[in-house]
Parts: sequence; structure tokens; C-alpha cells
Amino acid sequence: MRLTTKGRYAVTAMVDLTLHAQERPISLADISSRQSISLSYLEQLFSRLRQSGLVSSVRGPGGGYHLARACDRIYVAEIINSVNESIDTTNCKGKGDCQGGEICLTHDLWQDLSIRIHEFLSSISLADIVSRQDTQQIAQRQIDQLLVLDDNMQAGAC
Amino acid sequence: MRLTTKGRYAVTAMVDLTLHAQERPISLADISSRQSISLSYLEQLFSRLRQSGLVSSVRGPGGGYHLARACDRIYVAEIINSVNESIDTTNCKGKGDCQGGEICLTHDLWQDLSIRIHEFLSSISLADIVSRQDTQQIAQRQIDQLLVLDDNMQAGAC
DNA sequence: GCATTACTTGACTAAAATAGTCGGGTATTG
DNA sequence: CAATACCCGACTATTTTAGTCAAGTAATGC
Repeated sequence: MRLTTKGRYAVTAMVDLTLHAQERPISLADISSRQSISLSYLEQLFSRLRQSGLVSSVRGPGGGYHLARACDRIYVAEIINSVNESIDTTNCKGKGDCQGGEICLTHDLWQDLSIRIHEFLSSISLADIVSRQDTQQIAQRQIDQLLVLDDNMQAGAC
Repeated sequence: MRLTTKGRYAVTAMVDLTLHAQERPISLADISSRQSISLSYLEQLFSRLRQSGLVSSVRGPGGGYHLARACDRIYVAEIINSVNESIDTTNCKGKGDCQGGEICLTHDLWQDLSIRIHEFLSSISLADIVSRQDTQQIAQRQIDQLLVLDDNMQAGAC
């Protein structure tokens, strides 16, 4: 099982996209500055999110990304899966050939765990995350911090 | 979050220990041959299991390892924790300083997931795993395969 | 008492994955 | 036609995994 920065970044970026969803697409540069994720890394992640049909892109000036579906129909499990291979915790990827072609002693345990994790992450949509009060507050903080940064830049305080 | 071969091996070895629990301690060499886990690697894992108080050891000929507690009071979560740092899925280890000292947009999601996984793995004891019919069957197969192997060795069929 | 068994410890290592960077593209807009 | 912003592939440092190897120490039984 893998659940690392890659998957967390992808979900965070998608939540950011949901929060700032408008007519206009959102550029990766915007997400990068709000979420402190490297632009190059975001490009890598969004390449896979696009291939999985979770976002759609618009090229050229004023371009960026949209959610491909309504935010209440995009689930965390899909995002993780898209960038992070799988959330399977078995050694044999569910095939049951964990010990030299045969099933290992703890196969069923890991399979049960995988199902639980998948159920949980499949039950949470982007809309669910965005509607939490905490999320709203954190998002507001991120915007405020960027404004302060912009002011400093304009004041030549670099 | 980490859930890899290391944690799986540790749980598998502990289940093996439970299945073959007797008066006499079980040697790592026995577990190694039944579960196809390298002896040196098992030594590394059991060093940590012993330090965590999950097993007790007996040195010398006829020595080996015992479960330190009854098998219905040793939980999978403890075993994973012992060898595998933690099952925390947040980036900040629950501290909430994920984005430059402040909380990140998806912290609560990962914290919720961590709690779910921990609840699940804490609810399953070694006794639970051993009592499953599948486990019993697999254990019997492992013993049979070793006997066949021994016969071949004695017949000089190396 | 000494050979054998089996735990104990620490250092070392090859391979893989992570977490990126870098350098070029291409499409679109004004 | 210049700027913006997506697109794509190759590259790389670091970390982790999944072990190996060597040198012990403790206990048993002949």
C-alpha cells in the first residue's frame, strides 16, 4: 500500500480546484502558490488526473484546469487511484499467489483492510471536504497569506 | 503511511507463532521455512517485536520465541506499529503543521482515515485470524509441503 | 567442558520508490 | 508574434525497503 505525499498532493490540489471553481479554468501556477506544491510536480500529477478523466484542461493564456464532473461525484478514492497506483494492501495485488503461487497466511486480513480503506475513501467526495467548516477557514487563510505576500512584493520588501 | 512487506511479514510470523504455540518455544528457523521468510530478516523483525513486549525469547538449543501474552490480547495494530513505525496517513504525523507551520487543506481527511485504519487493525487479534477456517487450511498446507520437502531431502533428490 | 543450537546486535548493500527538477515542446489568446 | 500555460519525457538525489553478513552471547546436553 502506498499513501504518500503524491496522493495527498493530488487530493489537496483537487480540493483547491473545487474551492476556486468558476467559469474560468484555474492555472496550476495558482494552485502551486496557494498549496505550496511545486509547479513541475503538479504538472506531473495533473497529467494523470486528466488521463483518468477527473479534470479537463484548457490551453493557452487564461487556460488551466476544470473539474471534469460535479464535485459531489468525484471521490477521494478515484484521485488516489489516479496518481498512486492503488490502495491495495495485499502483497500479491489481490491475486492470492503471495507465497510461491499459493495464498499466504494473512492474505485475507490485508484484503479485508483494503476493502475497508476503499469503502472509506469512496464514501468521501470533494463536495464533502469542501463543505467542512475547517476547510473553508484554511482556504481563507491561504488567500489572506497570498495577499500579504503580494503587498510585500509591491512594497519592494524583497 | 507505510504498509509493506515488513509489516505483513511481522503479522504472518506472529500468526505462525500462534498456530504452533506449545510448551516449547518456536525457533525462527521453523517460521522461516514454513512462511518463506529469510531467517536474517526475521531476526531483525523479532528484535523489535521483543522490544515492544509482544514476544519473549528463550536462548540456547531448543530455544525460540513465545507470545508474550494470550493470543486474544495481541492485536494486529500493535504488531504493525512495532516494526513499521506507524499507520498514520497524515504528512505531519498528526501535528497539524503540514503547510509551513499551519494546517494543510486535507489534514482532517487523512486524520480520519488514520483513525479508521487504526480502529480496524486494533479490532483484530491473533486469535481472530487463527480461528478462521481459511487460516487453518493454509497452515495445514504449509506443514504438508514441508514434509514432502523433507522426504525428498532424505531420498537424496536434491 | 565443549560442541551445538539459537537468539542478539550492528553494519552493510542492492534495488526500488519517492519527490521532485529540467528542458524542451505545443496550443491559444490578444 | 509574443506571452501564457498546458504537455511530455528524461533525468536525479534522497529515502526506504528488503534484505545479507559477520561477530558475538547464552543455554543445553552429551
